[in-house]
Amino acid sequence: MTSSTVEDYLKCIYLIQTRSTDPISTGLIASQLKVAPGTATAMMKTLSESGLITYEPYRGVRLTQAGSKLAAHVLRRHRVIELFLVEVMGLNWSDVHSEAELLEHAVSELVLDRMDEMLGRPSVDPHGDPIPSPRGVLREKEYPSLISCPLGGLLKVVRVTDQSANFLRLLERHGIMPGKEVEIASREDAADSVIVRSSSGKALHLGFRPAASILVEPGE
Amino acid sequence: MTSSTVEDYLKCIYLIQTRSTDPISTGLIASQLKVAPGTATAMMKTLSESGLITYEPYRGVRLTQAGSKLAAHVLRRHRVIELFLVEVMGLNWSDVHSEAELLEHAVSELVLDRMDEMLGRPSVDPHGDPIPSPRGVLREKEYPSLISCPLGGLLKVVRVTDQSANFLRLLERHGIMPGKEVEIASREDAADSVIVRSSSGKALHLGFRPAASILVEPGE
DNA sequence: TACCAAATTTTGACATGTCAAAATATTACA
DNA sequence: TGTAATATTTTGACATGTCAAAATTTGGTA
Ligand SMILES: [Mn+2]
Ligand SMILES: [Mn+2]
Ligand SMILES: [Mn+2]
Ligand SMILES: [Mn+2]
Repeated sequence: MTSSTVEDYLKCIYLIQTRSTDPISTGLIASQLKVAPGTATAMMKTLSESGLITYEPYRGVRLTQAGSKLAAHVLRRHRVIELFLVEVMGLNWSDVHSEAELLEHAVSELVLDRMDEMLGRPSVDPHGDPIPSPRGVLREKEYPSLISCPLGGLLKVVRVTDQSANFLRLLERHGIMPGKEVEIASREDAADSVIVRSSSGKALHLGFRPAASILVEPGE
Repeated sequence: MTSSTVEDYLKCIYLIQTRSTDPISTGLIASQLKVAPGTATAMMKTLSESGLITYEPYRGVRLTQAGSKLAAHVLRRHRVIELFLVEVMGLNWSDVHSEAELLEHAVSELVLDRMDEMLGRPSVDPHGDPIPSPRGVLREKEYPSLISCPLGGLLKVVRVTDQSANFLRLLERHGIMPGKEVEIASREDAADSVIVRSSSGKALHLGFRPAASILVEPGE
């Protein structure tokens, strides 16, 4: 029914909509999906005619109920698959995103439910990203990041929002992953620098951009 | 690189080629893949230009080395995935064919190898179909079927070539699956009838067509 | 308020797969 | 050996996604 292309557009819009409620520009969608601006515009017309988004030319788009539900299901598949690849198949958390990007369009509801069951109905994926419920509800918790959390004391890593494979591998080498504990050794605005100490003992030097993508739970 | 459409065409040709060596008509390919005759002809030109088949108009096609290798890999993926779905995910053998038909185009070499490893490098899929090696070699064993095997004595089911879901479910209800033992209670050419007794005790009445799709190993 | 730079949409083109129906080739048989 | 039934190919059309480049709109600035 809905092509994998349409699914990717919907998922993209959904993810952007997660972070703010104003209408989303076609240009942003185009850059996220790495297509030409005109390509995104053309697709917005298609989605609009299918009742999956509302589209006001030059103003932007919003998902409808129907579009939102569909997108949430695609995202659910994506994240369950990622976790399955890590937990059951033993893949590295840095590799699963690109695998899931394809598999999310090929896995049936039956297979997805079996994965979900084998994983014990999990609520977050290997990166700490929340998994939409089978009914399509996404519960985004608010967490501080390494640049917004209070200094001093142990922090539990709960989520890493920068999914680039190289970055994830770097973090893994330093033992920085959801569930692990870290401590901020120093943080200096002017120097755009955060130094994190992980339980591995090693200190990791990060700029503010990457540091902001590591979300933590302040010490219990 | 190669689209899932091309992969399905190659796999189709490959499967037909395992049963006879003469050139394969575009009409047969079209009917197998449920596309219009002209559609298959158009694709034959594409495949031919890509060097994946040799094509003589009105005569038929043959896979080249390159095409054969590609097709064997698609078939390998298909069969490993089927077995994974049955053994690891707990799906029924009647459901996995259609699932694998999609997944075979979405699973990476990395994930496939993990599946293969978890399954202990298997040589046959849930239907007893042989799995091509990682290098693309397919070893088809010759087995007699319920209409060609000798009468009397126990027979071990080794393969079921009719993959229709309803038929497979019927067989399962009667305990007829690869690895199980059966016995031919009666076989009558003129009546187009084979009566099989399985270890479940129940007798199953089959016509010659379905009976021919059940391959067996004569009692040791 | 008029203009300009940036963003967006439109246009024209192309690639891939598909079909229905017309044209053509093959083959069986009369 | 000629013809007719059958299979195959060709033709013209369409659906989906994509791009480059031209045209248009928007919103800020002079
Ligand atoms: Mn995707
Ligand atoms: Mn993730
Ligand atoms: Mn397929
Ligand atoms: Mn099979």
